[in-house]
Amino acid sequence: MGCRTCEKPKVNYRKGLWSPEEDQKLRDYILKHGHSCWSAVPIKAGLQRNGKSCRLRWINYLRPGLKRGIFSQEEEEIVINLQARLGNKWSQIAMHLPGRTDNEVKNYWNSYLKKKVINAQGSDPHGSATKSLEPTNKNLLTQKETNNQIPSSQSLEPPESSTADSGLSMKHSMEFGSFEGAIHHHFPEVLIADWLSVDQVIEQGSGIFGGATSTPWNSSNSNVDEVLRPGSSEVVGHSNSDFLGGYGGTGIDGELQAQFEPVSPIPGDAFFDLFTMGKIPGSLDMNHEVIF
DNA sequence: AACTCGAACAACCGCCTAACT
DNA sequence: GAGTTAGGCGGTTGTTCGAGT
Repeated sequence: MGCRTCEKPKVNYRKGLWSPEEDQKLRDYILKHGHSCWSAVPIKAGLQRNGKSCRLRWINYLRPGLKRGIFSQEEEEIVINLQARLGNKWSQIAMHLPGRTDNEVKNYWNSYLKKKVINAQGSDPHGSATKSLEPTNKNLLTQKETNNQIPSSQSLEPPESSTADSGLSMKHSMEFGSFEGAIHHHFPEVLIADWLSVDQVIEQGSGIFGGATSTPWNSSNSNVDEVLRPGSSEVVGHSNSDFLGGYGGTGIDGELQAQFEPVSPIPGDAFFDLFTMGKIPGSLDMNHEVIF
């Protein structure tokens, strides 16, 4: 990983909240050049941030395809199930929530779901706990009750197995309980960028976006509604971190390029069959958020 | 209207691992 | 093989905002 090409002067890195101008600089730079070396990104992008901060900002907030806003009931169920099974492996949990980042999942758990689960556990496990939950979370409680019957020592995988597998594989995750049902029937809608790292997109270069300067989200007059989407299950062959997390840094083979197309047709292909997602979200707002 | 408090969110910090020299 | 560095991840802290008093 050592990047000797990134000679950089010591600077007083800026901290704190990112300004819109900083966001724009980072977004523009990465969309144009990618991020082969994060430590070089702030320098070349004209930012007084460290590479780590830029990486976090990109992954958590600027990366195209992120879904912001409240978690759906189905997403909650997935988080609760996977947290019970994997523990605080937020990156792995986030892999199963397209459009969600590990940071977002973690925050949501710490600020909301954890209390909800604890509250539910403290209540009558056979139903009275619903009094403390919103009516919309009825299924969640049912799911939790199932989990509570499994001792944590048994429900948690050994760390080796969970990580050596590049995270819980989708096949593996399908194996437990009603989580399958949650995915099968209610898996959140997803944008293409959730399944493909920006490097992959950018390195495909003009083939996908018709040039680095005319990406759907950085062009002021671009049609932001025209999101891209995968066209086949081939994408699944890539590592989880690449196709889900958007963290990946390596290129993709040529065939992937052909797998993406403007969203207009929604074929019922293998990719969607695998995850049983319904449809592509209707639109993106200017901050690349999914509008439901 | 001012204040307090808690929830939610954003970002940083520290550690670990892997890649590179 | 050792040292260095970047990337990745989870824990924690800081900030913002809205509800309640």
